[in-house]
Amino acid sequence: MGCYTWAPRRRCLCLQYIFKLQTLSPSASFRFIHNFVYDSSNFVSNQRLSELSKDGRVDEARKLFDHMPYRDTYTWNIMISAYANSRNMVEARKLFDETPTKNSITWSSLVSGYCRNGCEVEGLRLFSQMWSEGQKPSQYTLGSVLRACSTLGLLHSGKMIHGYVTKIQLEANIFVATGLVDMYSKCKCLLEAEFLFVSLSDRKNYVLSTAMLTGYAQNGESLKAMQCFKEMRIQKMESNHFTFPSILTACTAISAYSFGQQVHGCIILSGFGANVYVQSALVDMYAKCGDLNSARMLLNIMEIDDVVCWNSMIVGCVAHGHMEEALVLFHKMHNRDTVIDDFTYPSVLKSLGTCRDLKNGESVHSLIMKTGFDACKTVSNALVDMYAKQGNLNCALEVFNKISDKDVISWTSLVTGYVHNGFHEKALKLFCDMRIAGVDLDQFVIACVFSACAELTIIEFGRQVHGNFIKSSVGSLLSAENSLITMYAKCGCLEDATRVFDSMGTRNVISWTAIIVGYAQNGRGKDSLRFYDRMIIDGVKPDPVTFIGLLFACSHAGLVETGRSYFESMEKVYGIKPGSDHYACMIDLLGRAGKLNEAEELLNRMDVEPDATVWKSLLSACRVHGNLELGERAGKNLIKLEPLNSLPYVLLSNMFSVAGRWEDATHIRNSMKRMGINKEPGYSWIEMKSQVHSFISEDRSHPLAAEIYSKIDEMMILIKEAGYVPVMNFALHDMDEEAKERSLTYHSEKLAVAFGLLAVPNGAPIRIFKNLRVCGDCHSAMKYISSVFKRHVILRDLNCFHHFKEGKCSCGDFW
DNA sequence: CTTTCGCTAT
Repeated sequence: MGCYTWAPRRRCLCLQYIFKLQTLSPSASFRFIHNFVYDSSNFVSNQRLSELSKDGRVDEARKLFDHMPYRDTYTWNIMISAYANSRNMVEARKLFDETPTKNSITWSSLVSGYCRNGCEVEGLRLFSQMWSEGQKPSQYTLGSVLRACSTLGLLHSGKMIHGYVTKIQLEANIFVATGLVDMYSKCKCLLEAEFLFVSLSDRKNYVLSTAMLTGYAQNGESLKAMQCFKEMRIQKMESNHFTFPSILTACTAISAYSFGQQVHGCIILSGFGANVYVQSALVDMYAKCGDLNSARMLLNIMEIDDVVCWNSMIVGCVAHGHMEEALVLFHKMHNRDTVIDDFTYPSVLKSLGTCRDLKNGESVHSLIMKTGFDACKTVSNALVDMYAKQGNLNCALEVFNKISDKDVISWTSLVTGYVHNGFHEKALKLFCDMRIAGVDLDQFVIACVFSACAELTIIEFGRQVHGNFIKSSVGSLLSAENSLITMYAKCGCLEDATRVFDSMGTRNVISWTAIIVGYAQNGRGKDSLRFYDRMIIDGVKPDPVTFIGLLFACSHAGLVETGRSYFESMEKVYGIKPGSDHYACMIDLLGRAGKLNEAEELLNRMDVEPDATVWKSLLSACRVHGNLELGERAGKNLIKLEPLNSLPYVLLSNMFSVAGRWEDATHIRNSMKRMGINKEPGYSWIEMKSQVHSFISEDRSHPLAAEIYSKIDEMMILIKEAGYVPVMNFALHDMDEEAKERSLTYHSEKLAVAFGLLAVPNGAPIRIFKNLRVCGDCHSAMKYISSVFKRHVILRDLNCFHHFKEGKCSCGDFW
């Protein structure tokens, strides 16, 4: 008790009592003197109790507490908070219940204790009990319960507290206001948070600003977070170990590398560089931005092994394709007994899935089972994803079935797995099961379902999911909207694709590329290029895929020079090195325009090895222009690269037939047979009222076959009258002319269009899909059909869309 | 004696 720091206060108390005594009667004076002595001895003990509590010496504090002859409310409060601070809520509660006279601080101490120690629900329960016992909450209590609402995401309760805060005019209190801003941010009500923040204009401090900054960072508003950080620095506000991790998260989210580096500079100057939260955020920022060296360095100089840093490092390696290093890091963690947590496994599993490492996949799976992490849903979800990525859908399903409370991510992992492995129908069935199970949608599963619909071109189902998507309040829209554009475009519904595109709030390069490719595929090459101009004006930089779309558009619109200049601008203006697929597009472009020599020249100049697509383009061009010599070279190379692909055999034999070289044609077909290669049978289908009607050549299996065949006969008579002449080149077999014409007449496209004329209501477009490229004769017939029957026929083939209207095709006869 | 803000996973 050697320290008398309390002396001035005691003197103050004395004066207060003397002053009081002068005004009191003798008996009252006695009571006061008694109380004074009592109070001051208590005061000494309370002081000591508080010191012990502050030092975290709870047991000693309790000993003193037990020996104190008199205890006032202050005494009880100190002891209760001592327990709360040492996370011993059981003892804190016991003392609270025994406290004879509770004041507002007694309640606040226990409420805050619960809220800080992970017992938010208990904290809120006590808060309402406090309320019903007539004890009014203070700014302290309100701060604590707002934090609990944030943690639990209780928007409704948070709003009620906000109402009370307004009523008692505590809105301008910085602690309460910060709690409110945080609560609204965590409940994803960024506008409310922002409104409160702005209305506190001159009362902002760095904690409040940090809360707002964090709100921006966690709700995908990285730019606003960065603006907020700049504002803080302009106002000379300090930043702390809460501010830095949040601003770094914002930088990481949009890969704002140089801003992140500047923040790193601020951190070094601020002295917060040794904080683990700050360090892990830095490692994460560097790793995600691709500066793995800086991330590695930070990780190496850290004094303690922090699991978050290791996790971030692994994620960074996975994201930048260093799969082996990710695995090495994981092994290191395992060997040096660094904690491995439920964040580590998903990252490692992702890398094992991406590089299809089956062996290590299984060992990590066993490790997960051994350590009991299979009970953790995020880990199990990642296992489903890994097996699905490895193409092992049985294992994926097995893990999936064992998850007791499947969430949207569990379902999404499996659904995307089926989509990526080409099982689109199965994926859609699973999606339906998910809806039946009552699981809410998110943007990932929606995006995935849209691309499955795009692949299957089943627009009716896709439209229904679009309806679901609009009704559901899915947070981030971009990826879902992007795949929606592709879905509509791939189904030939360009108006719908455009409507989605126009309605989008924000667009990224993928959105623009989707609409560019969509217009290009639907034969609207020039409009496609107009979108590109708008995109550049909007300040969005094209990526390699954008150029595929542009070159495709030029190729199908016959815009050779435009295409050439895009191709040149790729590397010159945007620093994008043309890949094999870009060369393929260019060769296609030149080839279609009949510039086969130039196409060959370009091929010889390629600085990457030509892949199958390049040879395919050249071969197709050679077929169109009847260049057998070059065609043979292309075909041979293609066969070398894709020995099981029937395309070169079919095209070459077709070219020989056209040239009248029947023997060569037969030779090719025989070697195809010898190799056991079958031509994929061509079929066409129409989707109607959620039913798919599919047809193969000379097919009579459809229930309406009789009607369809007589419709075809009628059709052929009418279009011949209009000037149609069968294009015999496309009848491959060396049969007599009459048989050739017959086989042409009952091609699957013609069966489908006849069915469409019968079954699709007048005025609605007839949408036909074909698994191969449309045959030249059918293409010509469709043009006549569209004018004779005054119908809009949309035919999607393997390569692009053909919109037949009034005797013309949108592809301009290039395909 | 009681109050506000932070990193990693599909």
